[in-house]
Amino acid sequence: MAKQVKIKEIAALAGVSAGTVDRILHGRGNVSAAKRAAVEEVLARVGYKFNLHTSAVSLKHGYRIIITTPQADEGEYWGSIIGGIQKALEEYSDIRIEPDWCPYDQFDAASCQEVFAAVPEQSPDGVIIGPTFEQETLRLCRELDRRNIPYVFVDADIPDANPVAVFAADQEACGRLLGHLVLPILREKGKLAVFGIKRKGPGQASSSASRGKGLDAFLQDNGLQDRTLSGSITLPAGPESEKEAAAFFKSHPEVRAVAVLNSRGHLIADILRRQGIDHIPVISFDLTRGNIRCLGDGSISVLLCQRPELQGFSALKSLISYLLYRNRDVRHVLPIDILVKENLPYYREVIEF
Amino acid sequence: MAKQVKIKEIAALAGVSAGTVDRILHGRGNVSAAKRAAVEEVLARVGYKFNLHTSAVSLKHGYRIIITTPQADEGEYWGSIIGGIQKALEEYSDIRIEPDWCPYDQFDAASCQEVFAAVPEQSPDGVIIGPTFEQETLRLCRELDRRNIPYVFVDADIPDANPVAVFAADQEACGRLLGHLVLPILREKGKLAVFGIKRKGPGQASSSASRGKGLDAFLQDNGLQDRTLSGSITLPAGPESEKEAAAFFKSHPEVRAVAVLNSRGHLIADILRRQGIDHIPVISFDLTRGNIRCLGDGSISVLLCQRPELQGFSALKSLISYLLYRNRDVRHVLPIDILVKENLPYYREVIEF
DNA sequence: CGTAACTTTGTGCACGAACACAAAATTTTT
DNA sequence: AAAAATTTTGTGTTCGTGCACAAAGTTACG
Repeated sequence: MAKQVKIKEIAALAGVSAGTVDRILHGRGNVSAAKRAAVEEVLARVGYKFNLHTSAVSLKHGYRIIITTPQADEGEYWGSIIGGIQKALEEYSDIRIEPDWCPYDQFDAASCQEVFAAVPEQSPDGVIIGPTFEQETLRLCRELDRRNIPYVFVDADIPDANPVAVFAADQEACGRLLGHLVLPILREKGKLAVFGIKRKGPGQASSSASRGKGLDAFLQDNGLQDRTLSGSITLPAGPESEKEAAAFFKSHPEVRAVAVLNSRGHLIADILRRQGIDHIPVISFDLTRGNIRCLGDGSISVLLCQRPELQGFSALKSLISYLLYRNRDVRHVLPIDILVKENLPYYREVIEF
Repeated sequence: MAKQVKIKEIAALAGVSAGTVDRILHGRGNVSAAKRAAVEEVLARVGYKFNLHTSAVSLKHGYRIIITTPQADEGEYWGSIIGGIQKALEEYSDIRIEPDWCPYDQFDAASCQEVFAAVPEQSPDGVIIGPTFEQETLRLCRELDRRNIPYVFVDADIPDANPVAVFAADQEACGRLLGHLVLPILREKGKLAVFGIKRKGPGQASSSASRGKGLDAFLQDNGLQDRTLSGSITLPAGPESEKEAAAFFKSHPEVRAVAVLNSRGHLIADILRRQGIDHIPVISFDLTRGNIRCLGDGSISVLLCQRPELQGFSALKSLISYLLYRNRDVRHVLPIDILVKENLPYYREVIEF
């Protein structure tokens, strides 16, 4: 345990006052080159480390943070991300943070554009972005860059943006992992029905598209290309989609497994159960309420999850760290958890720090 | 965001001074019944919540904490637990904590007894215990209880002890999960070779024994009892063990999968590879250096892991929380992660908060 | 050269909780 | 009933950091 050096000691070592050190640490300017050099030399030498918590005590003003993600419902994927953010808000409740939630419709680019346009106008101190539409997000980021407002991505990364931090899983790796899991089944014979690939529309960054890409690549590597069948159902789920699915499985008896590349595996699983088809394993994504139920009753056999609470928690933590100390936190790739019936219960009580 | 109530406000509401509130919150005594009642009424009403970090600023003395676990080597299971504790020490470096590491030999009850006997003698402020020997641990706990020294368990729970918190995975569930994973293979035909069950010696709480129990129960539930074969090799691994294993697999060609119930799966995997046997999947436990290598090169197909860093991290955090605020943190059952080649890389960069 | 305007630097108080110590209230002893 | 001892209560200082403000130093300009 190296003894922590305090600001006063640094000031003494550099022959300046604590105020000057403070100005340098926070980039408040108005410091002569000579003293800056002296202090920075000492700083580098002793390896000064801020303490997030003690600073917070004396922090006068609060921070206004905008969180803009797709509409988040409890028990759904985005709801978990928001949950993680709220946990972090609680943990760091000594820092006065005023969160402002700005949800947009993830299926409507116009809604996204509208919401995003309003974000910089409020000139917040920081933004957490759950990106869905690449172009719209990029436009927002440009504007935030221009105004020097820091932002963090959750769930997905957007190329050419300059976020303070990113917390997301590798979606292509998710696809490869899915491939790995169905490999023993496909090796024998039969086909894999793949649901939920969104055609990557103009400027839309779809995680299910990336998953599909990873899956295809994996199957190709294992000489199992052209062993997939693309299925789809109409949303919202109703008698219509039920009929579609029934027809699909009737006309494709060679299907030995089903992959649902988004979090709507429970819809397919329910349809399959109602159709009396219970021998085809279903793999899907995310620990949502519906999927939890299906994993528990066996109608979904595997869920791949990407720690949404952790994403949200870390995102806010990173943003705070930047606001206080200008720490950039690079890109973090979160683990992909494999959940089956036997280990499901222990993922419910998620412990964050 | 409910506004946080401060001690001064509580004092004002109850018509006393801040000092009195402080005395009640910390149980320092010397408070009249009348004022105590008044303050506690207010306390309950406004739901005062300590803030770990702000208190730490003004904390005068440090805490001496003993960490006693099996000998921990980096890259091994117990090393990860210690790593988590160190991370927490860093995160809470504003609280002056003096850790004292007291490792014992996990294969030698006498060593454990000796080390444990010395622990209470040092009258530490708190203890983190990695229990292996049930009787020895229980004796230590009794003594700590008598002296009012709080303790936390990592890795395993011990019945009849009164820890402030427990962070461990459900080992029987691990066994059931393992059963679930080999089920498709066993369903067809063949047998499962099980390595690493320690006969539960007198007073020894062995996690591999619990895993074996869970595995047997699961197989029984699925009508696959008597489909396991018990194997063993001499430790430390050498030419001797190599010969044993070779003989074992030669005489049991019906083996279709191998389960290693402790973290030494890499030993078996290496032997199998050297023997030219590469069609039998190996499942083992824990993200150790050797196992990481084997999972990467495919000689181990699945690893089950129980978040050792998180255990260590949480353990210290809980202990701090108790020392400062007398918060008990009950029992936490951590998730069991399923790792295969495709999601392995993302578990290396573990993010704790 | 003198003064205004600006830049640089230091000082001091605030934050919220812990704890030492002094003051006040109560109980015990003489 | 007064003095002493003890318990109860309040006040003030401390921790490390942020930030406002004042003091000192520097530059600009008539």
